[in-house]
Amino acid sequence: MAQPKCRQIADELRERIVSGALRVGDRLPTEPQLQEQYGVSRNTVRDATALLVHEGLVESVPGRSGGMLVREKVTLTFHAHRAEMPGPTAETDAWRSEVEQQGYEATQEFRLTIEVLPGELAERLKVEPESAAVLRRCVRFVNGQPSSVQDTYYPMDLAEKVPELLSPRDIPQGTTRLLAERGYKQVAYYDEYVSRMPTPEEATLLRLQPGTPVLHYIRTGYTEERPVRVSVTPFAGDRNRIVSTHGDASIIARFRPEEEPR
Amino acid sequence: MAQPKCRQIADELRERIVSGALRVGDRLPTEPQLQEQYGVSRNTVRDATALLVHEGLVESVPGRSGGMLVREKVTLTFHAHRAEMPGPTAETDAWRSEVEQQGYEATQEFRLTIEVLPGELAERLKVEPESAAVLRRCVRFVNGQPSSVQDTYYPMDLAEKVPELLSPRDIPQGTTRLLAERGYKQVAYYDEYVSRMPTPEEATLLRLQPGTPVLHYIRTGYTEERPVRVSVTPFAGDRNRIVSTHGDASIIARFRPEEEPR
DNA sequence: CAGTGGTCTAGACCACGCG
DNA sequence: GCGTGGTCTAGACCACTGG
Repeated sequence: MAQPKCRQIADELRERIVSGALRVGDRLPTEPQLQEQYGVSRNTVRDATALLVHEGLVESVPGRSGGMLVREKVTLTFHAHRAEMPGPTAETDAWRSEVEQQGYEATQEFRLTIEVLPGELAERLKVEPESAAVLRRCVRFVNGQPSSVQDTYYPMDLAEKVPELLSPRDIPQGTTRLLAERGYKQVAYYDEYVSRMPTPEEATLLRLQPGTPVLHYIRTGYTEERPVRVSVTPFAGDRNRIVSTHGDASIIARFRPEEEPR
Repeated sequence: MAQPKCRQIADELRERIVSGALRVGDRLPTEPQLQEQYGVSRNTVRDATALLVHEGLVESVPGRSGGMLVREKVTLTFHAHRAEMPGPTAETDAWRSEVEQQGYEATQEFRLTIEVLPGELAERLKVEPESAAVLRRCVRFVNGQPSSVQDTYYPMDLAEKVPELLSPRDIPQGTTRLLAERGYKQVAYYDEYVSRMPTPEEATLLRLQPGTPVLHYIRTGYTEERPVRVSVTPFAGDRNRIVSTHGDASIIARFRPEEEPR
């Protein structure tokens, strides 16, 4: 068998989706229908649809009127260069206003904990491995659906100098601005982007369908003197896009006016 | 059953991997061993390992001395802000020198075609949908393994003014520099990052294991006057990381000296 | 209720690749 | 050869959810 049956079936269904014969929200044929149509066993049909699910093209909805649905591709755009850069809006509000500007509803859940800093992150902050850090976690929802989790770690010594960092509530003006007011103005950012499959925790937190990767975004912020914080943000890959610009922003604005805030 | 058997098995195996009991390159127990150990059927064992494969933790190697292996996590770092920015090195050489600096071997395959521009990209270049464009494709290999595919599209009218763009060979000084010499100096970039599962073509081209997402990177380059090119680069998610910086680069260099080129 | 997909079993044959 | 995983079959029971 040059091509396994499950792949042939998947290929035909995929073709129907990308060609537009099946549109977003449409139901694929049910498993019994596909068994009949291709003359294969149920498991083979399931192997085929599993391929499409893991490609992120299709999602399964349980129940009587459920089935395998062609998946929606929403994309919320997150502007890396805009967030937290000097400007009129505070950082958390920056995210909120981005979302609302794009016509969605934004909500957040905040939590503060003290954590032992994983080695990977200690290295970015240039502190001892295993040292303590303040973790400010913000789970961000778009239209009630979890969209990303921003975990920001501050070295413990910084939290002693800026005790508001230990406030277990969202800081209205944004922590970046607060730090700037306290003499810790961030003037450089180191951004990393990775695409990977979610850990089970991430899958739960972001309510990810099987076959959905995360876009992992790590930002390290520096003052003139030192790194002061590292933010680790897994974005649900199927619902987010990160945008960043370099060079003369006014040119971008000319050709992408929709990108301008406000 | 609160927790399906296949997940319990996957959880235990995952735990052994993340805890370090199983290291990169180690073999998981074979299917018969797991059947025996957990008292389940072979399909259940396979459902369990399939979960790990789709999480990107494990890969299967066929043959007598194959099996399910804990997967290696290489990460090549690609510096978005460095590539193509004014500097001494040309753009393709920039990639090559990045790879070699990180201790790997770099090879590339180049191909030129004329394509009908997909609507998505036509929009970025501000040309009519369905218009023709020059596609310069570069498949990039690290240690002989495909790592990313850079597809760069130039509007046809630009190719008429800069006919070297139609050269079916790699352009030694780099197309960005060539364009600059011809009066099309790019002064602004619009970068987009998306994480998603590969299309079958991408999976083939990048030889992706099941469960490997791609990090999709799209850069639109602008002169003072207009967008002149759009590069679409799917990176194999398991082998790449993209880095970008904002603000005062000298501060980054102080804390991450390894990041400095040369 | 009836029909959807989710999980599981117990078999079978095959392609691969090391020894 | 022979053990690895890859594919497939034909059954079974279950959880979920709209009508």
